[in-house]
Amino acid sequence: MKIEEIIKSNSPISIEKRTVLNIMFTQNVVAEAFNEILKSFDLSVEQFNVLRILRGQKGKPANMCVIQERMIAKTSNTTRLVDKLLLKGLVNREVCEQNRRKMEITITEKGLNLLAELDPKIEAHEKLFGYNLTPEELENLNNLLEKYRTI
Amino acid sequence: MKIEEIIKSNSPISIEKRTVLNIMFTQNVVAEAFNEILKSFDLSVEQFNVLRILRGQKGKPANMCVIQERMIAKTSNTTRLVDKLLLKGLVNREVCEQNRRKMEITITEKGLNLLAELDPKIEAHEKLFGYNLTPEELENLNNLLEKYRTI
DNA sequence: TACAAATTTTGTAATTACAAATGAAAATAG
DNA sequence: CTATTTTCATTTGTAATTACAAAATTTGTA
Repeated sequence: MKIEEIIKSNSPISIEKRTVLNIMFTQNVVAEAFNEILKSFDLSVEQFNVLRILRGQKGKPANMCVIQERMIAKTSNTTRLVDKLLLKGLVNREVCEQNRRKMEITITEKGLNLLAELDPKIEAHEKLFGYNLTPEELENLNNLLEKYRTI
Repeated sequence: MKIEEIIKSNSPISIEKRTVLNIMFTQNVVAEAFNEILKSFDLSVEQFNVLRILRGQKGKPANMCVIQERMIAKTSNTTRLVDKLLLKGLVNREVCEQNRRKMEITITEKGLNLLAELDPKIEAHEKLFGYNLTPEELENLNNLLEKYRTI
């Protein structure tokens, strides 16, 4: 469905405006499907992203700055996100001995197990959307997006 | 900058996962720039979108359902969004005489003036991002996004 | 009338935004 | 070399927003 139909616009829209709307709308569709999966695991998208970042550290602890800079949405309140994950026993948090300003966050066994359980569902979700596109088209889409946001 | 560098991933990412991340991240970049513009006008993106929807009605009032279905992010609380716009005098709200369950929302002169003032700034923002892409590439990006989200 | 559907509002808990505050380390001045 | 200032890293306060479900109101219908 074209973006014009979705927002039910009857006047013509410039290609630039159309692109912004398309990006916003598409992200929304993907994020909502994402949310749907995570909801049954009582995780928000941001909490899930933090867990993934921590798993990517492969045992090496991450401090708050590192987590923040790797998040997709930089605006989230990392402290309180980690608080929530702590309460659920999905991460550990301790003061860094070398620099006591920093926190060392690691993912727990429970956190890793949760991610392992989620992995196939997330992967299916990711593949579902690309389904109508050939690998070349997907590659093309990625390149265009990258180029698009580079100002 | 490639999405792998942004999230500082050292392990390979599937093209499907890469696409999801790219869409999420790009939307975030665009939305933040958007927000930056609207902030000085004391408007949130959603409030702005509601105003645009109302302007698109060309005088014809819109009820809450209509507004909701045309919004990019369907999840917002339309009642309270409109409340805020009412407080600022940017919209009018009255009960529909034909069906008293419905509300008739219209944009005020003040709302139209605000949009008129914003228009060139928003347009510049939209054009800024597409700048590195030819019109054909933009067209292509739109088509790919549309195809991508169609499941 | 009584019941179901449509439309909007409200309650309230969780999350986000943004600025200010805290605490620790590093740099600088006397 | 100690006191002071600046910078870094994180947390906290609080107001605004969002999420989600329940409630309220009006309409249509058996």
